Amino acid sequence: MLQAHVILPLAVAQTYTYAVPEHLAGDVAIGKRVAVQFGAKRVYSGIIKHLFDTDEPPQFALKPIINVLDAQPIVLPLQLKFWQWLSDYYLSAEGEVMLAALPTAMRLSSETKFTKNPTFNQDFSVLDDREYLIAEALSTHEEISIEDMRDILDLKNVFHVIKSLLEKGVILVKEELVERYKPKTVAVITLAEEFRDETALAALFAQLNRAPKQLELLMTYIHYSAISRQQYVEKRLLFEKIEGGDGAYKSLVSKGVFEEEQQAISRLKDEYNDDTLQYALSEEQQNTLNSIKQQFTEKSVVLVHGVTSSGKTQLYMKLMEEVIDSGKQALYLLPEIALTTQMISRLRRVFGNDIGIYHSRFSDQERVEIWQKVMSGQYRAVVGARSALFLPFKTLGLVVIDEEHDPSFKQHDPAPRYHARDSAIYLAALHGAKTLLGSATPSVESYFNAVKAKKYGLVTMTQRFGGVEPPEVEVVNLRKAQLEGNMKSHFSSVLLQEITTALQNGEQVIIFQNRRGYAPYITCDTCSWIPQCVQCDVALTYHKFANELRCHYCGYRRKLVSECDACGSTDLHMQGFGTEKIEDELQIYFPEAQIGRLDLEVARSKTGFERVIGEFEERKIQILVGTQMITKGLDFDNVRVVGIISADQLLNFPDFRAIERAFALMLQVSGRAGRREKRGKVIIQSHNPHQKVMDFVLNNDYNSFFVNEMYERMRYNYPPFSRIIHITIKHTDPDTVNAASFELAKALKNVFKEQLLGPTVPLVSRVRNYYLRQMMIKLDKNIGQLAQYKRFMREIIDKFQQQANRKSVIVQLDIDPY
DNA sequence: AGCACGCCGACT
DNA sequence: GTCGGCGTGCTC
Repeated sequence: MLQAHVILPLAVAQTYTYAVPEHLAGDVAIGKRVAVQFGAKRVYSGIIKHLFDTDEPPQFALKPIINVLDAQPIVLPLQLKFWQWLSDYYLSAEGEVMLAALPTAMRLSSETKFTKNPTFNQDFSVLDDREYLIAEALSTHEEISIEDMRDILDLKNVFHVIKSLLEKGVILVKEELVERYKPKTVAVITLAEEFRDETALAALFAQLNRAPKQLELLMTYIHYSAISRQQYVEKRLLFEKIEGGDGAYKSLVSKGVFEEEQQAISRLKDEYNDDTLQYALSEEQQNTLNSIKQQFTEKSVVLVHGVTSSGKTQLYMKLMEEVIDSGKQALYLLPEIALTTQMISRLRRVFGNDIGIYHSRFSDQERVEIWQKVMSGQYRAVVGARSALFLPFKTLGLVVIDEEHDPSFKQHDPAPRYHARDSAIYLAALHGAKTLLGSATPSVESYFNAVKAKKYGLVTMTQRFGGVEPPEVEVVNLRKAQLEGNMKSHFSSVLLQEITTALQNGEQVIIFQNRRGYAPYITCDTCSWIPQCVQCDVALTYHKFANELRCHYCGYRRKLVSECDACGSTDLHMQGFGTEKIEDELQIYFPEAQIGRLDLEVARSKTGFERVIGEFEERKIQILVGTQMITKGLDFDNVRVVGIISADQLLNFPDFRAIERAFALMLQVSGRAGRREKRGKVIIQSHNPHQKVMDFVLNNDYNSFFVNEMYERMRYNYPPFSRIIHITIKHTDPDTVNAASFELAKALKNVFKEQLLGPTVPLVSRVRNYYLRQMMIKLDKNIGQLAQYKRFMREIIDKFQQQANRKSVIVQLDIDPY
């Protein structure tokens, strides 16, 4: 009997086996979607992972595959291997990987609907009041959903009613899968076959000489058909110049002159223009390119450590072009934020329509079309954010990961908690492709892999393209400035002076502040009460533009309070500062300047991000205030001054990567200053200016940073000297999390001994009403047996969760949580 | 993830 | 009694 292992789009651990009915045996194939029933009623679209024929009787009563949904596989065998690896490595269900991988529109949704049972004998006396209401509703409506029933009966739990109605034979269940992807279509017309030869056409003209509108339509058709050399002409073209041609058009159709049909068209804009970008490589770039190629002969991964403005992008493009010419595909991954119009149009000018773009600002329907074009090979290169990893590449030749150090390559929630850089390296290996990592501030582990472990090749670029000078960096001691009265609110006079000069010269300014909102919290001066989120253990941030208090963890919001909840005092004060406040205050000091803000609030809307960037580019905005967002890949050539309001906020958080993050961020922000011709100025404000990391930034000294960081990591046994697994324990009851986390910790200690740390109460101890505990496993010296340790851990956790009172405890695992 | 089933406390 | 809430087990 032919059977199939099917991956279901659910967080279930295994695949499930289904019987392939004889009439579908010819249609099934690995990678195709199939409709299958799972559980009592639900129908899902799963993916066939494996097909096999066996004589052995199945262990279960197998359900049959209901239907095969694709003519051709939509997932390739190599992708399934990749899914499998992700699921094994990051300890997540394959179904969860499938959810992350497939565009949502490719997953079919099933909705339960109920219809009249035609065999019902219409004896309403057997029905109770509720059943009667439903039966009556069905006499006026073709079908009703569960939601409708709830409304009709004003009842939350309608299942017993459904059950009874089914038993009495009043209704039928209809479980439908709805294909969510719909090709976009346009109406096109053709001239009927019989009028295509000249004599027939001449006769037609003669016949229409008393119908000028019809004649005009016909002429327009012939015009467009001639210039496009196609029989098909878009219907709307006919009506562009002719008004009120509706009736005439209809009569042409009814006479059989025009034939109308719907044709599928792409939603993706063809942005190709002839404005092809020619670029020549500098000597350093050419040398680097040669060196990369040389190292690729021995190593499959090469790290490019190149200072900002060294022109890494051109290198990537060159390499991608070569890969494409060799007939393979190339993938270029960037942090979501760096995928700006600027970047994309640059790539378009080199690759034309060979390149696909893939990021979250595309609609679901568009993503399906991109998927199809990658599958068909029409797209030979793709630029995208981390999820572009999942596109159906046939043969990848090269994967580029730019801004390799960027934390947003790691997905934290939901599972699979994968790192796009690490996963990309595996994906490339599957294809026998090369991986190129690039950064001005490589992550410690990548640099380690290059210089110490020698796993990666390394090339370094030190020259700035076009001879741009590095910016001058100045660290301002805030403590001293405050004592000397050289501060206005959050700004040192040095910074204000630099801004003034820049504005006078018509130059621009970027101000970095890593907190959004106006004030991170509010306090009551009388009783020190702080407004907090109702479902998370955090203070609410004040957002001025909405005049609201908001929780940055769950999105909870309430109106700004005017009096204290605890004591009724009206003595409430804003504490701390975010981007909004910086923006407001700058406006006071620089009333003439146009100030723009770029943070999550602005970027959330599809247009907000592009608008602010566009206005800054066009110099309509002189001062741009923003969070991390402004650090990535933006290329402005008129920025003279970059100010970091508080370096301390970057450094003071309890994470072993705090220094690394802060260092990278400060250098990246600095990189925005003075790109062409003019030397830029960077002002970093700090209360503790004498930290080592400040010197590294001042001197733009990556190597010293790295050496120092290696020392710290070794000393405290952090990666790359160990591997980290984070375990999060969640429960709605605080006592339960406590007890459960200690219990689990005890069980894990048996195997992991002192490698297990915790449980600890995280900084934010409750999110969305779940109380949290955290544990960390630091695996040292056993890196080679990571897989085995993960298995042990899994077993211990499974056993723990089998206990009666621990089933409702949620245990989340995060492998390499950085 | 759903969904069923069973147990329990709380109402009309 | 009936309803709704929650814990638990199961889905090929």
